[in-house]
Amino acid sequence: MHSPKRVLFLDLVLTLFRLNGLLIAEGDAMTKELGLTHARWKVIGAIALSSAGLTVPGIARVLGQSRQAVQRITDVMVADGILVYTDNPKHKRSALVTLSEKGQDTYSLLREVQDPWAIENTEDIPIEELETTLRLVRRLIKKFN
Amino acid sequence: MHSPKRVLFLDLVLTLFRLNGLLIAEGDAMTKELGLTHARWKVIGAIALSSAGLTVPGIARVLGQSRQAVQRITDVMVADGILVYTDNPKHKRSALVTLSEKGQDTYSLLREVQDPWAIENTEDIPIEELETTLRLVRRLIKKFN
DNA sequence: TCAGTAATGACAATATATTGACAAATAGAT
DNA sequence: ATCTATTTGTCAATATATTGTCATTACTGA
Repeated sequence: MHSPKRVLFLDLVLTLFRLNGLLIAEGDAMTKELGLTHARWKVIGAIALSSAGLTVPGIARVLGQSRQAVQRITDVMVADGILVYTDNPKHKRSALVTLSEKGQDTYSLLREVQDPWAIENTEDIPIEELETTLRLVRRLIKKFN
Repeated sequence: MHSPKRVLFLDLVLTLFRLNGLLIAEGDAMTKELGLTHARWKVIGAIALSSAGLTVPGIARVLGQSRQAVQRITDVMVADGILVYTDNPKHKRSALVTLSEKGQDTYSLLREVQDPWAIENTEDIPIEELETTLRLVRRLIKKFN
């Protein structure tokens, strides 16, 4: 029978929408004093977690958003001196987006609130479950790419 | 050591943002011919999956969004004849949002594409993993409520 | 190499969502 | 029953995101 799995999956999808909204609210509350919004800390987080450099469309792919939306916010953040467009050896026009010094300071402040938050919220969750979930989410992402 | 769990969690959060975006894109592609947008099919889905009746703020909670955003879209959908505001015995002003006949037809059409999609995307995923993930997501939601 | 395809920056229009505020309704505590 | 805190509908302002389009750049395969 397919039925239980189907319902389970649709339920999961709806639940993920909810968690998505709550995570954004959490992040906004957490970064309020830093002058960040979710549009901003998402970009900072994506850059910080990427080992290689990221372009605007690259950030958009990581965040599951349109590149235009990311372009808009990175332009503002560059104007604010948090991000810098740097030369991309692999592409003539598509610059790499990196943190300025000010941006790195902001990221440090972000981590001061984010790290305790992450630790606190995973205290009672077995690492195996986190791994299973991350693996499943990645698997779904691969399907939808 | 907290470190691996912390990184795992932050990675998961970012990955969830991405999946969220991809799921919305999937749903939009899937419902294009039905004249739906993600703002709309999310509301329909929330109502359909709820056993008890839902008010506008109730839908907003299920979807992890602001009640104003949901109010806006339900107003439009009522004007379009897809939803109906019905009396709420438990609240004088806050009406229950239900599917009209036309709305139920739309939901039937939605399920015709959504069900195969759900089945197809879970066929290679063990039910235990889906359950673990759903449980973890729910657990996180509870923390952030 | 070269032709076709995909990715990118830029701009515009539109859709969607958040935030803030206020009065009315409700829920909870005492 | 009354008081207080919360929830809700409504309106407005603003922020964020999508969609469509076009020229330019990059990639891929024959």
